[in-house]
Order: sequence, then C-alpha cells, then structure tokens
Amino acid sequence: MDTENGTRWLSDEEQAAWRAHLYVSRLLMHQLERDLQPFGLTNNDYEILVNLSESKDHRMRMSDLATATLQSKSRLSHQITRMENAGLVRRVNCESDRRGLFAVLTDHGWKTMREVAPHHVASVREHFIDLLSPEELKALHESLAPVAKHLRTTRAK
Amino acid sequence: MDTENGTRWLSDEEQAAWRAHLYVSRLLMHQLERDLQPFGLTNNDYEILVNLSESKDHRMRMSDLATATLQSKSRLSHQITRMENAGLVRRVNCESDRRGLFAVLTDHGWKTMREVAPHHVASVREHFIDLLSPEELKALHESLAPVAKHLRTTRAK
DNA sequence: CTTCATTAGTTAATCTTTCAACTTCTTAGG
DNA sequence: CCTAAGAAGTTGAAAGATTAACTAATGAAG
Repeated sequence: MDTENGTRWLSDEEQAAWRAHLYVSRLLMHQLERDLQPFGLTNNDYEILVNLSESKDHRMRMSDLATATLQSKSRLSHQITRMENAGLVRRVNCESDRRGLFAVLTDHGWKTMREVAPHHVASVREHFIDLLSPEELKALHESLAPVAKHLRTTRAK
Repeated sequence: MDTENGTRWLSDEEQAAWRAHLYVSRLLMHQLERDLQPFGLTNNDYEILVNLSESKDHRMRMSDLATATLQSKSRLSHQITRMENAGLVRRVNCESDRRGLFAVLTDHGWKTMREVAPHHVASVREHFIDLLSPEELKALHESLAPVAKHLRTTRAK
C-alpha cells in the first residue's frame, strides 16, 4: 500500500469513495439551496429557522446558535442582522446576563418555517433519503458516526 | 409514515442519518481547509492544482476546469486570477479557438502540488478514510453512486 | 471591594462569491 | 459570404464570509 517517499496514497477504491463523498456533498448542498430559492431563503437561513423552531420559546442565545450551526460569532451576527431585516427573527436582550442576546423567531419567521419545511423535506427526500434503502441509510449513519465524533473532538478550534 | 397535511416527514433514523451527513461534510471540509492553511492554500486552490496536475501538459481549458470543479465561469475566472498572482498558474491562449484560454500549472504550482499532496492525503486519511473499514468504505461508495448520478443529471443548471 | 482574565457580542476592513452585463470569437443557415 | 445565435471568458458591483480589533459585562482571586 505504501509507496516511494513513505506516503500512503489512496487506493483506487479509497480514491473513488472519497471523491464520491466530495461530489455528493457539494452538489447536494447546491441542489437544496436551489430548491429553497423560490421561498427567498438560503440554506443558512433555513438552518437557523430549524434551530430556533426546535428551541424552547423559539429562542436561542447567539453563542449557542453559533455553536449549533458551526458558524463563527461574527458570521452569525451578520447573518442574524440580515434575517432581522427580512423580518424572520429579532434580537432580544438577556435579563440574566446583560452581555447576552437571544435570537427569537418572529411570527413571520415561524409562519415561514411552517410553510417551507414540507418543501424542504421533500427536497431532502428526492435528492438523498429516498435514493437509499433503509439498510443503506442505517449503514451510512453508522459509518459516519465515528467520523462525526472524531471531527467534533478534533476541532479544538 | 405519512402525517397531517400529507408531508412525508423524516423518521428518526432518516433524520439522524441526514444530519450526520450534513455535519460530517461541513466539518470535514473545514478540517481539510485548516490542514492546508500552513501551506498557504485553500481547498479551492488545491482542487484546481489536482485537476491541472492530472491533465495532459498540466493544462485545462477554463470551461472544462469550471465544469470539473463545479464552479461558475465567473468564480473560476476570479479564482485563477488569484492563483496567477500567487504564481501557481498562468493563462495561455488557445490556438485552435481564439476565444479560449488554458489555465496552466507553473513550475512553482507543480512543485507546490508535489510538496503538499502527501500532507493532504494524510489529512484525508486521518479525518475520513482511516476511520472507516474497507467494507464500510465500499458500502458508502456504492450507496452514494446513485445519488451522485441523480444529482449529475438533475442539475440542468 | 478591586483587579484582571474571560466571555458575549459587534464592527470595520478585507477577501471571496455571486449576479448581470459585456466583448470577442465561432458556427450553423440561408 | 453574411448574419444571427451561441459559446468562451472577463469584469464591476453587490452580497456574503473571514479576520482582527474592539466594547461591555461577568466572575474568580486576592
């Protein structure tokens, strides 16, 4: 398996699997983005709506939201500003920690979420879930779990 | 499986698998980017170097390169300009079609590629390939192949 | 209490990506 | 040939992302 200078290059099968993963994840994101476009949302917008929708009182602290969505504080701050301008979300001060802010879903944000979610799920099904058998999906999940764990711990960031 | 308004929501297992995929692909790209950083390259830079390195005469037409890397012509044009400024690549006119341009690897680009590739492969192994058994990898690849095919045909773009 | 390191979040500057308009060249039809 | 449609690529402006510097509040240690 090893070669010349000691590098363990990828075998053909490894290479092919790796490139398939790259290809699928890129194109998939692209396709989901396209399917959200008619609703005036980006993947980023949608992810934030999901997180807030699933949170108690439809609100999250900026930091927690940044962590949950794997974004930097700065990026999230800009993102929330945009979504605030779009009326999807608003900032609310935190009583217990006066440095802190909540991002809170507005009525319009919640309504948008309820309206768009079915289309988004359909999109995820069409371009991913329904193309795999339940067994394949389970295997995929189980294979990915250790990778996820590794990456989670690796990013001391 | 179906519910209320006729939407086929994701089952718990589907949801978990889907989110694992999202999580892994995002964090993985991030990690690879970080590992390339010491060499002054981005994932984008690297991908272009790979494509040119594997091409005859280390050159590709701009359009083909854009297609191969799934980027818009415009984005590629900017990208190549930056890489040209970094001395990794240069533009060369095409004889047979005078609208056309080749992106060509410079000596420095080729040298950079040879130097960085082993580290990048190590990175891909550490954060992905070596975390999966050969069987898992094969299964993953086989599961993803139809998805890739679907996405390729779907994007009339 | 006071000090100081840390945490929460924003902001300005810079870099990258996207979008639409544009130029130049090729090619298919008449 | 001549013309019009399409392809190859670039460009400038606008939107989004990143980086580093900054403000303000918290909280632990003396």
